[in-house]
Amino acid sequence: MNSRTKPADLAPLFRALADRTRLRLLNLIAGREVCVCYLVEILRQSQPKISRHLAYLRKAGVVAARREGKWMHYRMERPRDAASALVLDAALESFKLDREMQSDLACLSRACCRPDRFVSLQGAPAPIRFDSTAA
Amino acid sequence: MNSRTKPADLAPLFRALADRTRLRLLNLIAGREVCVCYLVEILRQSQPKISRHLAYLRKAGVVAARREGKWMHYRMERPRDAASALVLDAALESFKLDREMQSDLACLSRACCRPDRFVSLQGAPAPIRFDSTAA
DNA sequence: TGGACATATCTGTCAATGCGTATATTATGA
DNA sequence: TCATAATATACGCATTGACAGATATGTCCA
Repeated sequence: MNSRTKPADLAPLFRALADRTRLRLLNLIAGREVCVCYLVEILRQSQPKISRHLAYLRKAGVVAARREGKWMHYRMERPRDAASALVLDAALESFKLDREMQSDLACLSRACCRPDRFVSLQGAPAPIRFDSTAA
Repeated sequence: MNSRTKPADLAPLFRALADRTRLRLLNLIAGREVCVCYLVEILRQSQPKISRHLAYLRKAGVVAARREGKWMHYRMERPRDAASALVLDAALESFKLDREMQSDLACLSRACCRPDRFVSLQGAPAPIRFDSTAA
């Protein structure tokens, strides 16, 4: 562990990750910046519910948001301390073997290629990849 | 990640780790098998509270218990899937920089050397180290 | 300025969790 | 079998978190 990082109580981070919906959101915004409307569309859950979980993740410092006109873009926020980063990495790693997580990503991929097929995504800004992660 | 392991939803594990008392218990039984009475003594919290948190960790598959007469010994249980193991490792790693966690370990160490100083530990079986971890 | 749209927050309800107290369980030993 | 010790569980209460539904906020555009 990087000795330059300040020690952190991991309990709050674990609380933030202790919900399946929040993990699915993290999976979707790992490696790219995604508009809320995409998250609502992919997870097929109510907009207030998605928004509340995003707010929870934001308060926990795991994600950050950027406004662009009417749209809000969410991206992952790398924790400042090494232990939290390791935990997050382990979570992301586990998603690769998780059928639902991969299905969510595939769905996001389809939505990006053919946004015209999703009524709710007309005119919405497409997710922006940060790296080579499939999206 | 080891491809032989079955994928697991990490949310239940995160819920198990989302409590400071449970993290402190994990810290104390990492690397050795500890009797409940020591945990009650070190954390200075009520016996039912400690027992309840241990039961929570047991149900989450993070610790296992062994009875020896009147005493119950708890030890860590390595998760079968790689992602959970990584998360747990990250948590244990973070404890090394955590003042309270180190203080708890030092306290356990003192209790082991001089159990006679702790009324509640008279006759109690001492923790058993699994490896070179200080105890 | 007044919609319309995207997103956030509030409200009330319900389930889960944490805690202290009391009690049950399991094992030991007389 | 009874008393005692170590630990676990049950109960009642307070807090937190999840949810749906309603409403507020912020932005764009006419």
